[in-house]
Amino acid sequence: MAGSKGSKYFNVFLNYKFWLNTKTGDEILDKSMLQIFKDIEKEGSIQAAADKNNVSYRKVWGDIKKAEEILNFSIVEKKRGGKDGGATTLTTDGENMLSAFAELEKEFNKAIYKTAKKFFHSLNG
Amino acid sequence: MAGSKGSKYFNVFLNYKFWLNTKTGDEILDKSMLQIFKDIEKEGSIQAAADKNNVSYRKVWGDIKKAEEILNFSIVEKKRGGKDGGATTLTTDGENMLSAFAELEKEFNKAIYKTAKKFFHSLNG
DNA sequence: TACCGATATGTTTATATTTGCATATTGAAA
DNA sequence: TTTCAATATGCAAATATAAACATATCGGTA
Repeated sequence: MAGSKGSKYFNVFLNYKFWLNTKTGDEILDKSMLQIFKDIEKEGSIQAAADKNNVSYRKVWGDIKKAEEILNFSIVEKKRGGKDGGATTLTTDGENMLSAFAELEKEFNKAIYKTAKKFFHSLNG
Repeated sequence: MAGSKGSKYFNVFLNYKFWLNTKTGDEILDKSMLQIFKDIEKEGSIQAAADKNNVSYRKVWGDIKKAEEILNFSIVEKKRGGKDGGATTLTTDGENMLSAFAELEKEFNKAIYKTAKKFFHSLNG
């Protein structure tokens, strides 16, 4: 398996990514966006979540906007003004989708682990 | 499931990709590279395979070079000169890795199909 | 030995993504 | 009513990635 000694493949790892996208290929939700949304939930703001993940507020804001336009429902509820300048929380729809996606991620990890193990095993004898 | 009516998610599809990469994130082999290698095998040249896949020879050549450097073995054997200008074939090591990767792809597809089905089911009731 | 087409590779150009910047808006609290 | 920090958004600058271009090399075969 990757990382083990005595193999041609020891310096190689299997990686994967999955995401929701539209017919036209526009990406809506992937693992990193899931993390962003989780952080929005935890931090209460897009700004904080963006900082935490080292991406620009501009990008996150745009990504969310696009996703919501395509999905045709709100993932987050954003408020402006107030003492803290504003805040963002997840909607129920958003929460549902995200928890389903998180569940999917777990399933994927399991499936991937098994097949990857087999893959490296078949290569390395 | 994606594509069905009566769902908030009807216009969204689940997609995925997987690949071999190094610790530092350099990508070595993914589905599209697998296709390139298959075409190299079939066509007998990098040039032809690149054309067939609408990517530049320059890129494919560079990708192969990088992959081989990282993997530390040759995936292809390249010849220059001669009547046809040259030719490229897969090495045994290359063939082995590629068939293992192709097998992996099949396994993935199965696993993914099952989990994806469950995902959309859980979303759309 | 001249020719042809593929390999080999540096360099430049084009395209796509992100970031960064600027500026406006908002509204609770001091 | 001034303040503050987050949201909202257009636009320019910076990065990353790939394509295009330009040559050089190579070696069977005509």
